Amino acid sequence: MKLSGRQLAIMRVLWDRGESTVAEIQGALDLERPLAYSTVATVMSRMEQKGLVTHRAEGRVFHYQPAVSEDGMGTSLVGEIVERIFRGSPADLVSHLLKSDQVDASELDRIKELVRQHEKNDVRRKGARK
Amino acid sequence: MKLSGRQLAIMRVLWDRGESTVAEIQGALDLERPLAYSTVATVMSRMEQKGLVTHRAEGRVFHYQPAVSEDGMGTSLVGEIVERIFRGSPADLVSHLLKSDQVDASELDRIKELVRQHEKNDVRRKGARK
DNA sequence: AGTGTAGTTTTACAACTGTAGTTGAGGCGG
DNA sequence: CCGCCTCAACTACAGTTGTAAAACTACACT
Repeated sequence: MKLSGRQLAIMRVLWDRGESTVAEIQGALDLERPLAYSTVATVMSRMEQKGLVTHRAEGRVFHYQPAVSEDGMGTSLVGEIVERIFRGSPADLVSHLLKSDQVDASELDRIKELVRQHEKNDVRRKGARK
Repeated sequence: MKLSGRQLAIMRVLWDRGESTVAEIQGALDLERPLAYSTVATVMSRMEQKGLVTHRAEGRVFHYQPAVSEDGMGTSLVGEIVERIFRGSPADLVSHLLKSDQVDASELDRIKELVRQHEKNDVRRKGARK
């Protein structure tokens, strides 16, 4: 499941706004130089062919909706990255993440909490089976 | 700095082996159906044009070397992903990471250590200035 | 010198992407 | 009824990628 930059930006819009018309998507994409209407329409068709989105016609207007979840996409993306860039080591990814200066105090707290939670569940899972 | 799947696989080889000839790269790419020599050569030229690698001729053999560091690539990739997929929230990335089942106990330990370390340095940095 | 041979360069082509003009159809305001 | 507007559909074209055959070239060896 591979998507290009533009496609990703559009999925972002759909994930954020939910079902949207071409015009709405065009408006929501916030670029210095906006895209032509027909450009967005073309991209939408192509994405539909690839199964990334579906549409529903209401009158003659198309309402597009995402066909893959943000969550699923995120997971598969992360797996991909870890595999291909970080040789399968999640910790290497985290290392880069922390170095990237995108992590403020509150994000760090959330991360610590996630790790704690994961640890707990992990132990439970292991203990539970067999 | 954008690279495709194939290109990434080749960078991976160069990062792992260091300077390599086309034949070596061809051999190191471990695929079900191996690529033709000329295919690899073509990709290498194109990558050189884009500044991803450089070469040094030894006799008539080209030895290619990476022109971007694995580290730099990793950092910029991670930043990109966080930005574009996870709306700028690193914790969301970590969340997906943990759910991905690629994190075993030892990786988790490393991650905890990284977080600890980061926290310490962060405090120090903040305390040090002004 | 002649012939492999290994390696680079050139050429080719199909798929996908980014971008947008043009066309055609349906509905609306007059 | 007629032209205008809004959309979707079609067409177009350049750039990138994946893939590889074919052409060229320098070396080594007999």
